[in-house]
Amino acid sequence: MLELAILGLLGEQELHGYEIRRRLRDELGLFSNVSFGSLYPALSRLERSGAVETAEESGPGVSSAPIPMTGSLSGERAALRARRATGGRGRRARKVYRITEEGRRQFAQLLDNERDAAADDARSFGLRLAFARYLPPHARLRLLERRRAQLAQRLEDARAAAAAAERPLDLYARSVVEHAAESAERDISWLDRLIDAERTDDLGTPLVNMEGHN
Amino acid sequence: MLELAILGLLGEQELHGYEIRRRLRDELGLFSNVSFGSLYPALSRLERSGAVETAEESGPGVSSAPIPMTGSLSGERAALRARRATGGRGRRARKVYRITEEGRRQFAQLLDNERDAAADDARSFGLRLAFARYLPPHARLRLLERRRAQLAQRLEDARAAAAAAERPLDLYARSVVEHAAESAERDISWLDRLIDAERTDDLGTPLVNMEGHN
DNA sequence: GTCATCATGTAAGCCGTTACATGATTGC
DNA sequence: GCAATCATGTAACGGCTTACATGATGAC
Repeated sequence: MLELAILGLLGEQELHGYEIRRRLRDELGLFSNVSFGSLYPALSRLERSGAVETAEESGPGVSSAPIPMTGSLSGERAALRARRATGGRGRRARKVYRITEEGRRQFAQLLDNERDAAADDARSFGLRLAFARYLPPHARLRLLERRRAQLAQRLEDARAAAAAAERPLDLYARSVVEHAAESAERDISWLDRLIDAERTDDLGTPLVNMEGHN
Repeated sequence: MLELAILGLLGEQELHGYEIRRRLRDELGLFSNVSFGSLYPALSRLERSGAVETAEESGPGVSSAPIPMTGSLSGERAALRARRATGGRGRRARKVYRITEEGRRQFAQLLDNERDAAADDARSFGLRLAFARYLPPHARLRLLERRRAQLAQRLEDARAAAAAAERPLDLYARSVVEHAAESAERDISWLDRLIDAERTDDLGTPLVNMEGHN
């Protein structure tokens, strides 16, 4: 899931780890606070699997200033050089990640993976919907409808359970349960609006904009 | 967290594992689908730590029919005996769990634990609120107000981030973000109602009903 | 006969967290 | 001189999931 989110962000532009975290938190609200302890290892895995490439802080337009590797540098020297790479002053050198074609393939696969997408999980759904523009229209619709069905099912089950309960819940538990039910109802009508929009859109613009590269 | 939920349910009545799962899922909607792979080990841990005691399927009124342990029984025989314990017919023998005084102590501690309760997590909050009747009024208020502050903060941050963004999100991402913001707003006003009720209640009935045993 | 439900458990693994380690720059 | 922010990483651990193992009963 984290890897899906990372690849999704990198699909639009290259970013360094720290910034990926910021966007996930501030802009998308997904993964409200991914820890570095999971983010950096995830980036390493993606690099190892060929989904992303790194460049050592490529300033805009100066992406290919080759820094000759003179063999074994001591840690101190490497750090110094890295510091220089940022432009001479400021922060520690960033490692900028760029998605590869292989990465886009992996992303598409993760995004539309039946297994994961079927998970009855708000976070997974939110993440997938946030990147739904990369999904072909039918998959998008499927995503929305599946989520709707899950919520409707849960609502129905909750009502059946409440009706069958031998004794009622106390004030607080009831408040939690009822609020959850109301939220689910609102989510369902939100989904209905999205599904509607999806369907009318489909008629107007068949199979357009399936590539989301900027 | 699971242990908190289990102890909360057992605080009202004794239950067996399968039933605990059912209630969590159907009645409270919390832990939408706890797996047995985490439920049963949790129950074992609680038993080891003295928070719960087990009784082998005590039918109503026939709780103390002692089954003499004749030493080493083969698996088959043990199973047969276990089957008998249910009343002669029907399902496999249940292991009924009952909370102990030590368990109530642990529960109170878990429920009001600063560290865990501060977690900015909807599930944790929902769980705690569902069992808020076991909390002293001031702790209850603190729980509600902390959650309110967290949501308000997140909303504010999201707005600031949206305003500062260099380029706007696409249709789908925007939909996710906006829906999340609306949900947060509704959650906040729900919390406001609860906080209000808490405050007016406090004036009317000071320090009543702090024990929730049925 | 075989599927769903009730009932309990173990083993392996995933996905994340916290805590630790390091280090520069900017602002108070 | 100290805290906050930017920036990257490792190590240990936690908590939950899936898959596996077992077995009875009742309904179709």
